[in-house]
Amino acid sequence: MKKSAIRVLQSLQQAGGFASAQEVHQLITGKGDRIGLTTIYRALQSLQEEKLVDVLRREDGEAIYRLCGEAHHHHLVCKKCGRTVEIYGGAIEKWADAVADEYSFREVEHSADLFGTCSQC
Amino acid sequence: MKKSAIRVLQSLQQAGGFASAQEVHQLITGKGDRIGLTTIYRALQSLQEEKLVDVLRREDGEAIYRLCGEAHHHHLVCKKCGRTVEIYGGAIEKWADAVADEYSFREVEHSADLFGTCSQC
DNA sequence: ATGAAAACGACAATCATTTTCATTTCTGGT
DNA sequence: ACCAGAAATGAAAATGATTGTCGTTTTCAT
Repeated sequence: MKKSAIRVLQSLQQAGGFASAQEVHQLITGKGDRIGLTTIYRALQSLQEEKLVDVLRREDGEAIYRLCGEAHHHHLVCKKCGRTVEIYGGAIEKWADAVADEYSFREVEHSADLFGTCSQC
Repeated sequence: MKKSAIRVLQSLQQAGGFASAQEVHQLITGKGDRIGLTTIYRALQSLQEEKLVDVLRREDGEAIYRLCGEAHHHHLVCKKCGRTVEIYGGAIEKWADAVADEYSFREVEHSADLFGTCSQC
């Protein structure tokens, strides 16, 4: 395992959830360590191939990464102020599994996010 | 409805499934009609806002669009061959409502899509 | 016909990501 | 320690999708 990959893994752990390549880069350089953005991208690709990180896409198409096995969650986002609540667990996992089973899909992942107006707005 | 939007809708109908902005452009210009790529993008954005087309992302992040029915639904997409199943109704609406209620959010919308490997891949 | 507003599209700008390539760091063998 | 070759690094350029700009064209009500 390359040492750059290890640094990226540690950043993802620190981030605690999803992070884009740029965010990982800022997390590392923000501590004073020096690393190139190119290296981040290469490390993330290796980690993907080794199945140590998952990749998903934001709505704008930007790739976001997270440690595999980390409890994933969903988001409840206020359309006006941007306040975000993380939602863990719940019925949606069962729903996803049931649907996957019904249509004989394997290795099914899901993304689900809620958008509304929060109580303060 | 703008006439460019209509031409884009017809192309999507002709495509029969998902198509990227570039593919829509080729479908139209390939018939000899002239239209700018910029106009395609704008038309697709309008159609999205009017909820006449769905948008998803290919694995490389490119946006792909498709005609969608009136009814609110979700997608089960095969990561390998792109085959898509539309999922109607189900537990997820209740889940969304319950979560919204728990955090006192109003006017909550949701998006939820499943990605996996279909039985033929 | 005419003038305002909307739509159009060529081109440039932006942004994430990949490629290139010169430089630096690691490696094993002597 | 020394040295050559391999691997890793990162700055800069290239790429490709998408968006912004702005001058031109079309639409449409009067």
